[in-house]
Order: sequence, then structure tokens, then C-alpha cells
Amino acid sequence: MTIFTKFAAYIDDVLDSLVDNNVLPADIDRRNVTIEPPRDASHGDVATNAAMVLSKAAKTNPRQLAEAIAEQLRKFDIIQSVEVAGPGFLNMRLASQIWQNEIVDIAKLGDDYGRANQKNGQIINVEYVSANPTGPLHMGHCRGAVVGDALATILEYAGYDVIREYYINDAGGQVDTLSRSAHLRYLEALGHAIGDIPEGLYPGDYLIGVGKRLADKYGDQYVSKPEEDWLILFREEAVHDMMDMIRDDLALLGIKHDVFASEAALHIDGKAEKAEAWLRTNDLVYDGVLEKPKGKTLDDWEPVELPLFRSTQFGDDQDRPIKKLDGKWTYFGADLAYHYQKSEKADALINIWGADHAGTVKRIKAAVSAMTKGETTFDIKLVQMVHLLRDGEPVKMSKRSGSFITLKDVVEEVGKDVVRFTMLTRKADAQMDFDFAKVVEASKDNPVFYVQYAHARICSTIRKAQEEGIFPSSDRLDLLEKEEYALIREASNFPRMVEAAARSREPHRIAFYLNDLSSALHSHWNLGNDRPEKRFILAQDKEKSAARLFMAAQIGQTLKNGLKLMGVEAAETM
RNA sequence: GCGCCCAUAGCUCAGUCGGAUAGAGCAUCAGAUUCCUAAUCUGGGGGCCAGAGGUUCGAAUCCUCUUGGGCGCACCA
Repeated sequence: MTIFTKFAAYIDDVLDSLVDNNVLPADIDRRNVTIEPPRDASHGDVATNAAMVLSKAAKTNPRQLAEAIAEQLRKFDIIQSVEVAGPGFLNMRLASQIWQNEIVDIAKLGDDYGRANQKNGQIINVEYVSANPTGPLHMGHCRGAVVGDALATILEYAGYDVIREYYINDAGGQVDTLSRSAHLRYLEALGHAIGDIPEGLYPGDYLIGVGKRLADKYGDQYVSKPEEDWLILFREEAVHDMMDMIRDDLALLGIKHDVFASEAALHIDGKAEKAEAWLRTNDLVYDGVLEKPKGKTLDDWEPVELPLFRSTQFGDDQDRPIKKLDGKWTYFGADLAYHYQKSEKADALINIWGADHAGTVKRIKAAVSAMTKGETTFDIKLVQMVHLLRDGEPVKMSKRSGSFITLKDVVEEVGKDVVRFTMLTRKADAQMDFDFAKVVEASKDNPVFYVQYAHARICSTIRKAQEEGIFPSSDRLDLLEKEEYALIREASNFPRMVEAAARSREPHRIAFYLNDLSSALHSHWNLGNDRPEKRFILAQDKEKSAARLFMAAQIGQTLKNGLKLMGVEAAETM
């Protein structure tokens, strides 16, 4: 329980008593009442907009109602002062005892500080990365991977049971191409001359190893066999190897999924047929003919009849085919079944998608809404493009030539922590630039070091104090002073931030919060430059020192917990 | 032509389900290291929150339109 939720209870009590006294109507809507720290610290410790939100229903003016609420609030011992300000804000200052308790609470909770005190009983499935298993991860996958992973951790902290899921597209045309490419490398490994990789096959060197492995395992038995003898086998083998490689890439970023769901397995289980049958029964799928797409010149377009999902009923531009002319499932058709499968095991679904999939959002949302009768909440978080730069110059990427920047290259060049933190210091739905030169520079320009430095400073101070025989202690927290309370106040915001980040599905809020908390710490630290009496370590006053160190340790704990949410190491030395 | 995203200081970006005088970093200018880690800090200058309407006690935030930029628009994945 944070001090803000405690306060919500106080405000509720006050409002109850005002209802009893007929100042407020009994059925008044309190949902818009907020209890927050005011933006400007000089306004106090806690503020509420209650009077402004409720005045209309109470048929009184905001300031008058505010005075009535203020009078009641003054009865609480822990509220030092209540002021009515501006249009009707109630600003409160809290007794220092509150902040002392807060710091003890953080210490008690330790690594769990910021975590919801109980689970909310909801299972949420976060699907992220889901890159096609045809090669190593490249930088295009990186941001979604980091955002999805951080979001999953945040949701876990906020009380959800989280399933981290990766959807393997191992059934479409791309994996057949992979299989053929692997077969070519298999021939190569057996000493056959293969020449240049033909157009349309994957040219990457990473398939050489796959070819060798296949040669070792199967000898020459598939050298002169027709494609139908080896296509499925080699596809499975190659996908398996690709997924191992992808898992290794993700491990470099500290990312681990709970479930790897296979599209091919979906078809083997007949999930798509079941979905189609259900949708036809409910008149959501019919056989029809698509209109010619606009805005594109298509030479070979011909009208054909296909099974279509009625996504126009849900705001899409046109109905969408679930099967191709050859009878195979479209990606969308399989996706229907896949999302239904996910919804069976979760109360809520979140997909992290690249912005290039924006066009398919409506149809799949429509489908999920229809299939789960609106009972499963389903969010798609679109992650915008990352422009790779080096010294301000765009870095060229070409998938066709195989010369793209891999995720591995980037992580090896700049490090996991920098990659993760940088990807999270920007709202996911806005484009971002990622400049190697700037980011590698690693010194001043980089928020990750700023935050890590704050943590390292605290650790080093505690070590240093230990050498002088001073240890953190909560015995005399009453010796803390005004400046220290400001720091605690900032730290006390952490649980609210986790909750807000979870609710809005915006991991970047944690990054910005940690930056703020670090700034408060650095700022406080430098007070000691001019005013030695403000330092943490005071040789002449060990009791006060111990209290300050205890407080500092909890700031460090908060930083550490926040960094953990982002998957970034809390450095102890720098 | 249509859909989605974005537009805030010179640059890169925050801005709490609508709240008080719109913030931070970089850059720039002026300062702080006999002293717990200066990878830090303090202060100054810098804004028509793209534009125009609307909603209300109150709008950068919500709605409509316009402008500018990005992504997408096949039975691909």
C-alpha cells in the first residue's frame, strides 16, 4: 500500500462524512477524484482535485467545497497542513513520521518494493518478437523485443500472471524457401558446386552450418531426391536451427519466452478448421469475391471467390480472406485460430507488433472480439521504426543481399544495458533514431549511465561508510532533514509509476521515472560539496549518518527495482 | 484514394485516464572538484505546444477539419 492509496481511504472517509451531513449527494460519482503528488513540490506533498471534480454535483463552488473538505482533513494527525489553492486544489503537507514510515516500508519490501501487494488473478499473454524463423534477428526486431519484454515484467510486477509468448510462423511460403535454401547448403556441404545463391533463396552465411549439420545427419540420401521427399523434413530441421539461433540472440538481451507456439502445429491440430466452422455458423465467414485493391496498379489481378471474414462489420476497409485459392490458409486465417488458442489460456492478450503490420490490426481485433464475444481484452501495441545511424548518417540495410545489421552485432558493439535502456527511453508509438556513435560514447549523453551511476554512487557510499565503521540503521530516522524527505517523496512515487506503466502499457515511463529519481539523488549528493553537513557520511555524527545511509540504501533499492523492470543491470561500481 | 502513427525550446524527447507558472537532456553562456565517485551539480537565455474551430470551471492532453512527416493498403508474412 502506497501513501497515495492510504490517502485515498482518508479522502473517502471525509467524503462519506460530507454525504452524512448532506453536503454531498449520496450517489456522487467519485471516480475522477485523484490523489497525486502535485507537479510543483512547493505546493506540498499530496494534492487532490476532489473539490473541483465534485462541486458541480454538489451544486456549490469548488473553493467552498474545498474548504469543507479541508476542515475534515485537518482532523488527521498525520496531515500537517491543508491548503486550498488555485481553482480548488487541496494541498497537504504530511508529518515527517509518514516519510520515515515510508522508508522503512521500502526496506521491508526490498526487491518487492513496487510490486502489487497481491496478484490480480488475471492471466495476461504478451506475444512479442515472433520474427519469422528464417534467419538471425536484426535491428528491426530489437525494439519490439525490448519493449515486449519490459512490458511483460512490468505487468508481472503489477499483479498479472504473465505468459511470454513467441509465435513461430513455420508453415508459410517463407519457411519453404528456407528449406530449399538449407537444401542448397546441404549440397554444398557434401562437396557439390552450388555457384551463386539463386534469386529468391536466402543467401545468408548462417545457413552454411545448417547444411553441414544436415549432411552429417543424413549423409547423401537426399542429394538427388525430388523436393517432396525432403521439403518438410528440411524445413523442420532448418526452423529448429533458426529458432536456436534466435533464442541465443534473445538471450543476449536477457529475453526468455515461456511459450513458443508453432503455426504448423496449429494446422496439424485442425485449429483453423474449427475456427472457420465456428465463424461460418455465426455468419462471420462467407464465400465471396474481393474488390480490386485501390491505390496500387496490379497487372495480374483477377476476381476470385474465397472464404472471407466479415471484418468490415468491425470497421475494416474490406472483408479478409482466410484461405488462398489453392486451399491453404492465409496468414490471417491461421492467425484467427492462433489468437483463439491464446485466448483460451488467458484473460487478456497483448501483441507487440512492428508498425509495418498496422494495416492488419483492425481485422485481427475484429476477429478476436467476435470469437471471444468481447470477453478477452486484446491490445495491439505498435512499435515504430528505428532508424539506425552512425554519426548522423543512415546505416544502410538490405535484406536481399543478406547484409542487414543483426541484433547480435549491435548488442556486442554497445552492450545489453545500453540497447535496452535506449529502446525504452522513447514512447513506443513514435519513431526513434538509434545512433551508434552517440550511444557507444557511453559517457554523458546517455541516460543509462546516469541512472547506473546514481546506483553505483549509493553503493560506494555505503561501502565507504562501512570502512569507517558506520552502518545503515533505521534507529534514528527522526534525524532526517527536509532535503532527505524530498528524496523519499520521489522514491514513494515508484509504485504509482509501475501501476501507470502497466495500465497504459508504456514501459518508457519507468525509464523516465528512474531518470528523475537519479537526478534527485545526484542533486542531493552535490549539496554536500558546498555544505559538508549535508553529506551522507558524517564522522562526527554516526547516528545521523546511519539514518541517511539507511535512506540512501532505499533509494538504491528503488533504482535497482526499476532497472530490473527494464532488464538493465544495477551497477555497483563504475 | 483509404487506414494507422507522429507534430511540444535551435536539436533529441517527457508531460500522470483534462489541472495550478508547459519540463528534462544536448547545444549555448556563467559558475562549483584541498571535501562521501565531477560519468555529477548550480544558475541564465531560449515556447503561438503545427494551424483553425469545438467541448467545460479548466485543453499540449478530448472531438472535428486543415497542413506537414512516417508506415501500410494482394491470396505475401
